[in-house]
Amino acid sequence: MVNKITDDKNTEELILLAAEHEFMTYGYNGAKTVRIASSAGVTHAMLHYYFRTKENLFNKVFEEKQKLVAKSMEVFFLNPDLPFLERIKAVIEAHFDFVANNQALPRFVINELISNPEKLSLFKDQISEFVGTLVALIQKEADEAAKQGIIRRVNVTDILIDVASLNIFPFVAFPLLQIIKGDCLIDREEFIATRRKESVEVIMQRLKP
Amino acid sequence: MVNKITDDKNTEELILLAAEHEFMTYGYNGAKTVRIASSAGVTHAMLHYYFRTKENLFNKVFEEKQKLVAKSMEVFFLNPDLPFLERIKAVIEAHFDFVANNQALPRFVINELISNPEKLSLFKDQISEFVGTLVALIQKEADEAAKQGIIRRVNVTDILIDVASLNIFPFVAFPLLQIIKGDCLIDREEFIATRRKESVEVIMQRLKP
DNA sequence: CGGTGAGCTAACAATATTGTTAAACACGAG
DNA sequence: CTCGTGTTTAACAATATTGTTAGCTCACCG
Repeated sequence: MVNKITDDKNTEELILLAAEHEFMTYGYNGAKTVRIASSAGVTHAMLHYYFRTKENLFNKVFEEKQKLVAKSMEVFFLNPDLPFLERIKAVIEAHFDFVANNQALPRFVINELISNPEKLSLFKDQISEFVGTLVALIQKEADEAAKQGIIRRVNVTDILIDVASLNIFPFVAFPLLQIIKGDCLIDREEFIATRRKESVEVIMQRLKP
Repeated sequence: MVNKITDDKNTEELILLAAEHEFMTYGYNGAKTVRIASSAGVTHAMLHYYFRTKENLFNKVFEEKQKLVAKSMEVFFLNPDLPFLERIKAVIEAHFDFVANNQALPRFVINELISNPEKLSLFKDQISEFVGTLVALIQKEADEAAKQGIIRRVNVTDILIDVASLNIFPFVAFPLLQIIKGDCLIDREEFIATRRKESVEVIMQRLKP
């Protein structure tokens, strides 16, 4: 081998990459270790050599995805200096863009957390504090803005669920939504652009006094 | 046996019911035929006696669920005589109630359609015509209402996706949303009531001129 | 009654999937 | 060079899961 170090890293990394794709596409139960190995271009035994078990390998992948989800929520701290409404708009767009760049992520994480309640409670422990302070913070800002007559008085939790719904669901259900769009086969780019604008406008209308 | 006919029907029916629960809970790949048989209280062989293969049994279940989804869209024809806005409100509520009464349905159908593109195109063939005329019809009504100044001029497709997102996503992601609600463990009933109202209000605001 | 057939059971067969092992290999350190 | 260590391979083992079969039971029908 010309470059051992590179090759070394590659084998483990190749397996991880193939596993990521496999698990994201088929879910834990639908994923097959032989297919992971073959699409990584390594023998089946290598997978067990590096990761011991399928579950182990899955956890490696899943932890990353879980972190990614947690990270996606940091967008709500963006642009603290902008005027309230502009800031909200930017936040919604940033969150939408994150989802658009990780289209398979929500369905994957939701599915796996639902079928693994023990993972769900771990995840909860990891982020519930963070989310709690986040919601409280935004609620305070929103109350302030409401006092100034900039927006309606709202329950921030409800608004956040609205945002998540509007930003995530269209990607989860994209194959089905194509049916609604029926006749005119949609350009995916155009669909994304439209939904992005729609999410923002819906929430903006909702916040109006 | 005291009552042969009843028992006959029961065995097949018991398997179907157990299978429905198993497939809805774990998906096709996660579902195990032995677990279906045992939770139906019959021997493993009976399952193959009545349904031949796992896939066959799955299709029986899935077709029903698919029909249910198609049927759920009929609510959009409700209350044709009410004033436009009241009618929309009633329709959103009816659709929400349907989802609330079939909470596991959307995630199941979406997951299976995504992992079975051939089923997706079958489903598309089944309902795309229906959906097409439905959208066209509502669009015409909406244009009329807009002309009269009752609502903004809107693209009905976008609104329908909004409605679907707001009505479906909170149930799909319910376990995760409990994390957002964090501290105060939510009463499920209260959560549903809140989301029901929220869906209607969001869309109503969106439609305002 | 005897036999016929649908429903049923237990045991088995076949396959798919995951996991293991012994031996070969590559390669740097001593 | 050769020893040791980490990597790789091919073949195998173990288990899980689906599917099949031969034969039993029993109500029913002539």
